[in-house]
Amino acid sequence: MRKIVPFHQPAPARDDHAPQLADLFRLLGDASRLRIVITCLGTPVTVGDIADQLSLSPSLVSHHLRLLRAARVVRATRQGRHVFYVAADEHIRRVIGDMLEHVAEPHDEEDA
Amino acid sequence: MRKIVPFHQPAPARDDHAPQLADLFRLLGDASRLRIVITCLGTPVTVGDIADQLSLSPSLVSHHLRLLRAARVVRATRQGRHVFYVAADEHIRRVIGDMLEHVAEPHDEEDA
DNA sequence: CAAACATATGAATAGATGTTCATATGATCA
DNA sequence: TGATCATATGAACATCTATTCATATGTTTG
Repeated sequence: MRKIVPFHQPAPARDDHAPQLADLFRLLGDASRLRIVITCLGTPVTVGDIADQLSLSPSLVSHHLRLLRAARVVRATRQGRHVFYVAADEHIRRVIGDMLEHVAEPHDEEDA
Repeated sequence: MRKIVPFHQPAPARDDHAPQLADLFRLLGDASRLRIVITCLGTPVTVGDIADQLSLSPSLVSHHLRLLRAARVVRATRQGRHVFYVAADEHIRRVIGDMLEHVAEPHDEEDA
């Protein structure tokens, strides 16, 4: 059942995805976790590989991956004793790419 | 001076924007703050308007806006006793849009 | 000028979160 | 089967952060 809300409300009040979206953004809001996601943007990688590449403990990487998996940011595939992780879809890549462009954006002087 | 790093390193290690990016994502990682940003995506809005629309205290809105302004997510313009805020650039809109598409993405069953 | 309005700032605090360490589960190989 | 490797999980803790309340700054109008 969808909550009924007065028609002429601003987007965030009408159909409020804000909490959901915020949860996702928060996941990308930690440097270690973001690096893990970025590492998963290419071909599937192993927990151990991620840990090595980023100089993080396998335990920490695993903890982060659990959250990322739960939020469907990454997908896991078991193969023998290894588990490979990949970014779930292209949108994740775009989100990060767009934010990179935002960072690159030249910043004007402060406003009046 | 740019840190010298072995050439063939994965992207996140070579030229590491991760902390910068993570800081930005973290800002969008709170529902109230994200709603504020979304409210600023259209025409410039007043602190008071934002507070009313989102049922948040002006104080809280102001606190959030300070962070968003510092990170250049929004821009401020004073006009009389009002201060208008707008999203800083189109990238912000895209980041949010892409994340929305990610949420909309149909999710397969779990992997093997 | 004083009063009213709009926004900003600072301190205080309750709750969330990243990381570590120890340990468990699951899988391969001898 | 026992040993070893790869990943996962749970508890504990120090740190961070969103929110509130009180108060300050800045702006207009009477």
